[in-house]
Amino acid sequence: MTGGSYVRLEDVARHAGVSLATASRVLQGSSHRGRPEYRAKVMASAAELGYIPNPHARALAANTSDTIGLVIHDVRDPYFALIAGGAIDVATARGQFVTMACTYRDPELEARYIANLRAQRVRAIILAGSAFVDAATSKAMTTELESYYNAGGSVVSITRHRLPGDCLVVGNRSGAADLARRLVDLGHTSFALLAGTTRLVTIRDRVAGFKKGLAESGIEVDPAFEVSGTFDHDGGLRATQQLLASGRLPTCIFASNDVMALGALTALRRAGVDVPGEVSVAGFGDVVMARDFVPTLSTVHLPLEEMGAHAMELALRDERGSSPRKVTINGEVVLRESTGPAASRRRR
Amino acid sequence: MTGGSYVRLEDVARHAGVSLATASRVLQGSSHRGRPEYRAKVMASAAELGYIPNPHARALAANTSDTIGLVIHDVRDPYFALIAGGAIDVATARGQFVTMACTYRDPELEARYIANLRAQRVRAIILAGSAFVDAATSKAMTTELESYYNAGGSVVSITRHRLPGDCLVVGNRSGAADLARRLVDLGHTSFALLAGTTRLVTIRDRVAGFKKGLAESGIEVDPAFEVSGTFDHDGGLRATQQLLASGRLPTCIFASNDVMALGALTALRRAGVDVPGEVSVAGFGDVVMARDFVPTLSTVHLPLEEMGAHAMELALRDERGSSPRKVTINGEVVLRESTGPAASRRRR
DNA sequence: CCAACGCCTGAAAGCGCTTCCCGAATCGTA
DNA sequence: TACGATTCGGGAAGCGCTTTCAGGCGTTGG
Repeated sequence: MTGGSYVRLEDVARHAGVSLATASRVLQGSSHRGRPEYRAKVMASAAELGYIPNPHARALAANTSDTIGLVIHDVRDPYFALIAGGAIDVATARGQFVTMACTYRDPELEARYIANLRAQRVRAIILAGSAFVDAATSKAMTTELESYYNAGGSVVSITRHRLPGDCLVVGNRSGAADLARRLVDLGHTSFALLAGTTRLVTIRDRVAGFKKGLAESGIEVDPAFEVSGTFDHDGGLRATQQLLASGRLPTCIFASNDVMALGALTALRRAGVDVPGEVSVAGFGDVVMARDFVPTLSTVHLPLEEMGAHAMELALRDERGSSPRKVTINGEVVLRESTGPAASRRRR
Repeated sequence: MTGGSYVRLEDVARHAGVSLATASRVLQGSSHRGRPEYRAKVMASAAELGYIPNPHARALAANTSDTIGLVIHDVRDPYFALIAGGAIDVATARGQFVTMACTYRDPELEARYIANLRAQRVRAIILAGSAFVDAATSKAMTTELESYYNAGGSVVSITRHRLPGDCLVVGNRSGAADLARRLVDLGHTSFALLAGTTRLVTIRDRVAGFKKGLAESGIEVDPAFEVSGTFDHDGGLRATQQLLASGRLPTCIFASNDVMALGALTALRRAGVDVPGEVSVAGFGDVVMARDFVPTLSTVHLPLEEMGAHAMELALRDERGSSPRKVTINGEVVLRESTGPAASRRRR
């Protein structure tokens, strides 16, 4: 980036026959209303010369920028890809830029990255991804974020309580409880739980909600049926194989996210267990593949893309909300092919 | 972003008892080697005060920035999510920022975005996503990119020929031809092609390569077996249903990408057609779900994440290559459960 | 022992934009 | 018509950093 000539504001001003200050005021649009003929002239000149302001100069002078920081767990994970997609689209439509990082839930990496975003004077920071149950882990990151927030920056977090700024929280507890009720209605009485890491608040909530839903009907989960594993396809697969190896199967398996549920489905299929004839399977999240798998997966639908878009809209509000708002997004149970009436025990 | 106090270079300099210029030179590291005691003092002061340079001031003065522009088709598409993931990780590791946009193959949006990236003086632009066969469509975008390139910026494109700068090109033709040969070896003689949009260079190449591979064994594709559809799961599903409705099935279906192949698998499963017993199915790309589906999908593996990482590395080379380099990435055929020996015609 | 030569350092001039401040112009009203 | 109240435009001072330009000092060679 050495050469290259750029049209500067000064060029526009001269071309329009006004001062630099006036040109600047006109182009920022905002509330300024100068002499209409000046406005017109400046706009015309800018268009004619193909003027694009130097964002760095602007940022330096005004101490703000037109970029938003997006910090997520991992783009490769469809859950976050959807959120990011929704957020990015809104930003692009509003002429804002998005700088994105994947932090893989590493609190230290998060902290460093946030510090950099602050130095960049980003307009807002959007943070997606559940925190660890152990709040102390993310102390450094929280501090960093607070100092950004206190300096006037907007913060919007998704699924992450206790952070400054606005927050979109997913009704994990209630969604899972709803799902449990629906499954109980189908006649299920014995359940397995594939929990993934219980260190994540999100997962803990889903599990707790599910248990609560069952408890309303007096159903408890056999501890032997609570299997944990990694939070991905493979985790679901292995956990289910473990279940299969134990020789005893529940009538229904709840995985704390869709990808794990898909893994469970695969394991069952390979073992020749009929779904939903013998065992029903349900997940949480409604990631794209849930609809495309065979059998299609019953799950709790989360409007991930809309959540990303909503987060970006909150982030871009002109004025930072006087009082931080907390929006709860409730999932909706969607029963598809992977669940069915409980097979009567005798018949097996 | 109003309040907030930041440590400036001046503070560091004063604290270290040197001039601003010296502090600047030390902190940029680079080749400068001043008096060692000064170096040490400055470094220590910077660390002690928690100095983070203002990237905008730096960008303004030096006319470069520490950010890379990443322009992709769509984050939600796992193919691009993987590329983006690989690229972002490399950038983060090197202390660079990534600003990302999804342009949905809209050439006009691409052009606008690239112009903005240029104005931002990004260090490099990485562009992923096949172009349309019709080159004229992306004229504006190409022009914009050229003017960026000529101004000294680095450009790395993935799967996109004829653009200035370096290019990672996927061996679509050869990969598809390899796949075809392997399928022929399995005894298949009648093939269906689910092509998706043939307006994309990538797809056109895959189809052409596949046909070439078949032709080597004197096999041609029955025109009735060339079905096109949208480039996604649903497209593969519908195309296959169309095939099923026609009453005649090939022994093998090749979909020009994995998601379509997964759609085909779903359609066949629903219709009760055994895979690979009656029909074999293969895709292209080896997106994560290909390995996790039931049956697991035979496909051409593309090292997408590595491609993203590689692209970023090219983009971050200190000096822009004197002559733009073109790296060809060859896919590797992976036969999994969705393909098998051709069922003998008689036996059906 | 002195001149010529390097290497460092610090002062200062921008990079392109925003915004404060003040004089000029405009408007309303008596 | 004239005067104060407003509004608007232009000059100029930065925003925080890089980099040029001299000048200072320590070396080396004659």
